[in-house]
Amino acid sequence: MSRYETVKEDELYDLAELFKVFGDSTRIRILFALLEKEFPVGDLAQKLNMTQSAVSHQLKILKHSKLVGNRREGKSIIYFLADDHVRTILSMGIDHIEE
Amino acid sequence: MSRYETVKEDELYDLAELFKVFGDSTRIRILFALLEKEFPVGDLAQKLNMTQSAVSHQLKILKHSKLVGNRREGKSIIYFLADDHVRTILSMGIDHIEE
DNA sequence: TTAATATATGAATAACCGTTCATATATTCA
DNA sequence: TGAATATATGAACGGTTATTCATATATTAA
Repeated sequence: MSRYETVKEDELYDLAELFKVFGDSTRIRILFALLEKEFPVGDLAQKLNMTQSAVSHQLKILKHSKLVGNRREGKSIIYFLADDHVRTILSMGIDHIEE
Repeated sequence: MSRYETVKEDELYDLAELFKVFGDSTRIRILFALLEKEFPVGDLAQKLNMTQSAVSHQLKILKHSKLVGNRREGKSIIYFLADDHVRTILSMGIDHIEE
């Protein structure tokens, strides 16, 4: 648990940027898919019924925010959740909307 | 802690909407101000160096998402954080950007 | 009731952002 | 090397949204 009393003004902008990444239904759906298991881009697109391009653009944003990682396997690139932080943040959000 | 395995597709949109509210630096700054103590609108505007109107518009959004509450005290309306959920979500976010 | 103070709100503008489309890059296999 | 497959990327379009400005509403004090 952070001591939010010591958070600096600068960090608040980073924090808003982070939440902004979670604040899109496409990215949330991608994250929830990856909660189940890792996926190559094409499978994600099919599972979410979206174009490969749209998914790829969003994965780039998620990667940049370090919410997902990836690795190449042959022709495919496999995406996965970066760490348990992501799971925790998602869970806190769900707690709020479900209460 | 939620069991995110059981989250339905519908809820994901609500979840994205929730995070979208956190994903704006003005609203984050308001929430952090309220983390310290409750404030009337005018004091918030002064503290954040923003117009009263801009703050009021954002407070409306925060209220609608049940992240803040308010009460009237004479001519002023005092805003405060709704509950500890908000604190937890903010903390999780800080943990992520600080690591 | 009238003036002053505090807050809310609607309309308009400007900036931001997600998707689409076309195309580029990278890997594998023949 | 060339074709096929998988993914990435840049530009453009359309929709969303935060701020500003003007004004409305609500409360208090005279």
